[in-house]
Amino acid sequence: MSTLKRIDIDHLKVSCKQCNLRELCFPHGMNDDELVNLDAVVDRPKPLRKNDYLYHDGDKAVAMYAVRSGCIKTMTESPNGDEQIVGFHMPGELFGLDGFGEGEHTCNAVALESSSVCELPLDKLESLCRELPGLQRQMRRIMGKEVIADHKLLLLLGKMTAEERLASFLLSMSKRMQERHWSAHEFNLTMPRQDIANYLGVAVETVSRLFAAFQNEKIIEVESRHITILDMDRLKRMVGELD
Amino acid sequence: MSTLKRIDIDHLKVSCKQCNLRELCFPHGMNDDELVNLDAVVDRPKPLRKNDYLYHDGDKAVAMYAVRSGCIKTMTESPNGDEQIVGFHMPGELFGLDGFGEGEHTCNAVALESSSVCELPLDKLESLCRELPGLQRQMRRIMGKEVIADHKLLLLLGKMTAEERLASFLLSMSKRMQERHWSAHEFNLTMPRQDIANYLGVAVETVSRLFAAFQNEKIIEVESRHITILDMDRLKRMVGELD
DNA sequence: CGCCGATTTGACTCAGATCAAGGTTTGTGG
DNA sequence: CCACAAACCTTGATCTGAGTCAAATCGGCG
Repeated sequence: MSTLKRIDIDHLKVSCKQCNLRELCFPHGMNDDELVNLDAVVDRPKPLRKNDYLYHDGDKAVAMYAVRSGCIKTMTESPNGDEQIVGFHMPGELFGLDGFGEGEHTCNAVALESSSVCELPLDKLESLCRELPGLQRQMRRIMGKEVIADHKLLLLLGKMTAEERLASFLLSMSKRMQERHWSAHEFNLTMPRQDIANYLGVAVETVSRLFAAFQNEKIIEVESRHITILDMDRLKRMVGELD
Repeated sequence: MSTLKRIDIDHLKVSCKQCNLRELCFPHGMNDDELVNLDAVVDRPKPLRKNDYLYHDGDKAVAMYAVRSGCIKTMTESPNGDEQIVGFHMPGELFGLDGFGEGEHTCNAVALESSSVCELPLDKLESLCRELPGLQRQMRRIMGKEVIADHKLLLLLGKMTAEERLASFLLSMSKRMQERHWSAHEFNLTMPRQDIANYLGVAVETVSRLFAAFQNEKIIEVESRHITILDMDRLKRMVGELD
């Protein structure tokens, strides 16, 4: 089975030093020496299949994580059972910081497709941070960015119309594609409409209708999960980034 | 003017070691030696008056902050001008972590009333973390908690009805009052209705109507900003914390 | 006391939810 | 390779929670 083989190759490959995601990931801003040290403690567990959980709400936090390939969603659960997706994590992005609070995760992490991650074990993190100033600095940066991302989503959920939310989502996707040296104008969404809707705090039907409306307006082209952005400026104007 | 005098006394007082907020604040879990070291680098700038900004969106991040007295709100701004309040910070609570991301704050911090803060300068934080393992651990805890708090608010904004939002807000206030050894059942809100509404992602009128409705139902008693909780369990049931 | 901002209350409206139904894609076992 | 079930997605019709608009009323302060 060719899928399985590809995953196994993924699994075996590259140190941080050779990883082409290194500037987006833990290693950002570190020198070669620091990279070797970092590499020594990073685990590469076996890949996740679609819908596999990496951790559950309530699990002991043992590591923080970076996406190597695929896409991971994280979601919180409310006491009365509904869920809010708080992030879609693309290759090079870090997650699992919620576990730092009380030593237990307070959200779930699930693979949206076949995905692999790198683990930085928490028990080694403390001493490593003492030895590698670069890592300590990077840890602060990572956390700060997480907070900024959360604030951006709070603004979206608290103040934006459904239309603005979807525009904002598409722009965010596009930007992150570009950072990974893929096309900013054409990409595949890895998540179902339901997940987009949940993330944006609207109903699935609303997402579906808005995709149709954007397509009518020649802002984007939609073919199931394949998105082509035809009028980036129009999207930016929708969220106030341009006038 | 007696107000001014009280503020000045506030300003001069107590090292971390003597501060009765220490278990909620930076010092949590540190030993006496660590406390002395911590104390040496903590600044106590002059107090803020109501509506003073501690920092603005875009300011260089020079420190992280703890509330000593009063109440500080933090809010993000969208490109098109509207604001989302992302936190109300009570004595002993920490804020300003958004500045760690890119070295610049991405939100505003404003005093809701006369307030004083402690500052932990970022340039001293790095070396201090290397020397004090307790502080490094606490930093991670603080950040984790911030992420958890943000996720809780995301769930509120994404999935809850207006009624559930207000119930959740009142319970959160009550809990934090209790942590500070004040009454969990009777307290003053420091923020105007407008700020509560903004924070909860609803209109002011909705907040006003819900306060009236809760009062009618004998769940709380409202007298302008003075709140008495009469039926805590009812509030908990509303947010699914009890059944 | 008089003013201005904060809060409340009522009447009306609407963006987006819900309900319902049909179409399409994906995966699976025979 | 096909048949069939299960997800997933779209579209239309209707409903409603909360927003908006407008108008008192309250409350604190100079």
